[in-house]
Amino acid sequence: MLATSFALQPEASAASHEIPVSRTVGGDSLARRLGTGQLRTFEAKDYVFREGDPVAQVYLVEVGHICIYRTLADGRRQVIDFAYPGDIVGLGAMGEHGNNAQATARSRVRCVPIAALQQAIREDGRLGLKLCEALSRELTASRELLFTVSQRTAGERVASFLIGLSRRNERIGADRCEFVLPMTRADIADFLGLTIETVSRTFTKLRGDGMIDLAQSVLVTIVDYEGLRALADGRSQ
Amino acid sequence: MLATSFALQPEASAASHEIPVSRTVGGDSLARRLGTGQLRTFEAKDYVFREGDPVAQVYLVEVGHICIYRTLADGRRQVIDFAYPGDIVGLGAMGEHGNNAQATARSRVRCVPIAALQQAIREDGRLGLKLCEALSRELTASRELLFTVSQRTAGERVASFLIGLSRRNERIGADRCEFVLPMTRADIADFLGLTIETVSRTFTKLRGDGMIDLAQSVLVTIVDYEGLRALADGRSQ
DNA sequence: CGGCTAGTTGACTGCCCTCAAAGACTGTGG
DNA sequence: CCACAGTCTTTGAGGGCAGTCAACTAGCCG
Repeated sequence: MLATSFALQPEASAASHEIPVSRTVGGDSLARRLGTGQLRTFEAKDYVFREGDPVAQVYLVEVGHICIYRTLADGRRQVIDFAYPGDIVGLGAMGEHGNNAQATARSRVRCVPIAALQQAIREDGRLGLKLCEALSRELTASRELLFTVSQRTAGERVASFLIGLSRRNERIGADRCEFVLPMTRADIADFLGLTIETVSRTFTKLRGDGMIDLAQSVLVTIVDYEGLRALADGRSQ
Repeated sequence: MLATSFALQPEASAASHEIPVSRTVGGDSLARRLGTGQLRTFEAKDYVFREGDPVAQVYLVEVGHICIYRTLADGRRQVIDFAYPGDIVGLGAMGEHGNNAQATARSRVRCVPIAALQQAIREDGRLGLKLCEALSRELTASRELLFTVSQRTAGERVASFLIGLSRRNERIGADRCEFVLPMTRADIADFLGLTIETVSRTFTKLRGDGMIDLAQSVLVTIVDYEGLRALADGRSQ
């Protein structure tokens, strides 16, 4: 099952931010290396690491969801990524962490000492190449999000967020049209550069437009997948 | 002189987007490897590569400035980065380029076949590690820009852009308070997620507030460095 | 029930975008 | 040297999208 998530594929489309942090690290050697790490459990709202912490380990999510974010002095917050099972967290930092990683639900995580990883890379160049590719994918995702936040309207941002979640579900064999949001409106807002009110209003509007249904506030059903995708890609209207 | 730019340091502050694409690749081995590449010259507006081009080489900028950007179908554009001498362009892609790289002025660039680079990484794990670190820095820069675009006002964005340019100049030993902008207002606007009108108005306002001076539209003099930095960091008012 | 957190909805404001026009700078040709 | 075109930049007027502030609703748990 890890192998599925560890496939090496270039990213698909513009509109879906592939959501993880250092997702989808390719290669068996790396999988083996990470699979032997120490297992830890985090409750919801527990920090995996915080800004300023020294970088000591990388983390492979096995169960749950981790929210990666940065904060400014005045309280403004930017969610950089959501990490899902199969994703690796904590790669893109050196020295000390510049981000916070906080579980949004009870999560199980494998911890790999960074020193061991670096040593492994020095010994096996192929491993380093795999990591480079993983980082490249992460960079692509980050730029995709930049594009979304910078250029798109609220409706397009939320649509693109939902399509991204849908794609991820599809990939792991879950329902692509009905899923539970593992994060709060505040997390979504800070991810998309909006306010919680605007996110809420946008969900309401998407429901009114027949794009989605919301039986509960966390339970999303995509009714008009193509319409939502068109909106996400800016092909709407 | 390459060595200077190739130093390995964690990034300094939040507000300055360190501007390059795969900037500051650390390590002599990598410098040596790249220094042997074929030399090419690009005129202003020439493309180094375009979206969809197969990834064949990475490029070390020796002279000039390269603008990295993506475009959407409807013409919206996101400038991802500006590459300056010492920066490496084209690393964060696999298979085919997802970005355009276009010279904003006459530029001289060293070209290194990607296959050679990959082979070198497989043979020397340390080289892979250096590249990972370079990609990590690029990721940090990308997230910094995301933060800026997502959370900051127009004034803060432009201030943070100027502080970033100033820091870069300082690092290469140039004047940190007076410099020529090597890109157009349109490039700046698409970098910061604004319109050219807003960028222009913001420059005018910064001049009116005594933060900067503009003898010509491309010649920036930072008058109140601390004030500009406070604005960039959101510590203003 | 009361307290707490999360989410929704409404009224109003404001920042930035849009549209439009004029000014500044560059290069070309007469 | 000036005229002219083309590009880039500045400035103005007005409108819209999303933010702010505020009230209300819905769950959840003690």
